[in-house]
Amino acid sequence: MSIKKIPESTISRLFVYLRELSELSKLNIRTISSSELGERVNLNDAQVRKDLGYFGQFGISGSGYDINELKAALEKILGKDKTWNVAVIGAGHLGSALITYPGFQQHGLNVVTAFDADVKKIGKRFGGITIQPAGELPKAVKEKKIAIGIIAVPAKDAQEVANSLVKSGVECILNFAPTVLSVPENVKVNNVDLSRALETFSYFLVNPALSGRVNKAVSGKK
Amino acid sequence: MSIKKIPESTISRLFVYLRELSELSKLNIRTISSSELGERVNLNDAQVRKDLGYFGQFGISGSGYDINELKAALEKILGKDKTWNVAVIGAGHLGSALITYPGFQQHGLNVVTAFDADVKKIGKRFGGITIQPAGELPKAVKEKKIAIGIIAVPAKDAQEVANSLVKSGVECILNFAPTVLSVPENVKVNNVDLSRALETFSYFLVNPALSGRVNKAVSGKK
DNA sequence: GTATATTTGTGAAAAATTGCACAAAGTCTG
DNA sequence: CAGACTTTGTGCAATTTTTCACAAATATAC
Repeated sequence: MSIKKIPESTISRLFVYLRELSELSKLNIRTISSSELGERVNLNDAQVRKDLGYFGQFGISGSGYDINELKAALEKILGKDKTWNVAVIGAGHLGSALITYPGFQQHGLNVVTAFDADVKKIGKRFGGITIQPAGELPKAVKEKKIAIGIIAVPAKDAQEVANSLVKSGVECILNFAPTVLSVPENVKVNNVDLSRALETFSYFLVNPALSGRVNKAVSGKK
Repeated sequence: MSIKKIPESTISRLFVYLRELSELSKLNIRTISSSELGERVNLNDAQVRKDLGYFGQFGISGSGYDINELKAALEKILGKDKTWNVAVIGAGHLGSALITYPGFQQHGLNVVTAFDADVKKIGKRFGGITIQPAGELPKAVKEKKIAIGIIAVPAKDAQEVANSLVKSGVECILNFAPTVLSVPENVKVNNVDLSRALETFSYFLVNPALSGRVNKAVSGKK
């Protein structure tokens, strides 16, 4: 294990491998080679090996990787064996949908608290979570050990919320507001623009001639 | 305009630029330089110019880019000068959030109708849209020229909804249900798993020391 | 109108990422 | 147990993407 930089795309692919390994594990398959795994997720075999190589040596020459072993290793690397507390800020339509979104639980993410600046929203309940006044955020982050903040407020308020989260010590922000947040270097922001998912519909369908000029997506991701 | 390949990341950034230009336009600012624009979206100025350079020459030496002109050019390139009619199926928390999600409008996507199978939901209104009975879907698709269907129903009902959309002639489906849809080849499906966006966080949270080894994310991407 | 400032567009350099290819390690067959 | 396969891990090459840096173009100040 060298001290080389790890591409973020490698991390994305690790999640893809993990998902595939989980499937394989259910089917009671014991081992898999990098080329078989690569084929299943549309990637080069060398890519698979190189990605894993950033984190150690998991394979056996001549026979490949033990599926359950590799799965466990990836879960550890990716933090899938842990759970995290999440706060949702903004209890409008989107925010309240996120509070009760069942998918988070499956990924070890527990929404433990939610906030809104609007007095009319405070006290409302969504699936066991009661909306708190926005001013309570810093205290709650510390008391409830919030690791991730989800911003679901209008774009114009997003930066202010981000500042508050950062000041309270949150280092991971998922931003649903369609705006660019500026945060310190140590804070990681993921932007989700729900309309982004529809963008490919408009760009690629409207410009079929140009789409041939666009480099294909590489990993399972975006 | 050369014949060079266009990185997919460039396309993503174009959407980011466009969003920023729309903001600037609202503020009645007339021109912007690549470095100013870059600063606003956390990118190198050369990156901005090179991205635009794939599609033509839009700037004026010494003064920069005319915001409205560049905005119009990007809208054309990205197919944003066209609009699409959208139907939302499922009027639960997520569905009702999507019906009123302001981001869609900005991307030329008009939610013109919404459906639910639950009799109790029918007739409810969300931002000007009245929930229709699911049975009305085929008729509405034709009458309202629906191009895109958004599935926001529980996973177990998603396939049935997809079948109905396809049968009605919809060729683009955005699926928020955490399940894999099977559809004919000519139908384009985009899956959105909201928890996917949170996945990379678990890695950073569990490996704070390693995070310095990971290359920074580039754009609003991924 | 000349000199000084900006700012674009773009080759070329640098950096990052992916793919090749092969030695080394392990497996399998008879 | 020898020889033929298989498959890993990784240095290195190829490709892709980003950044630098500078000539050319335009703007501004006086």
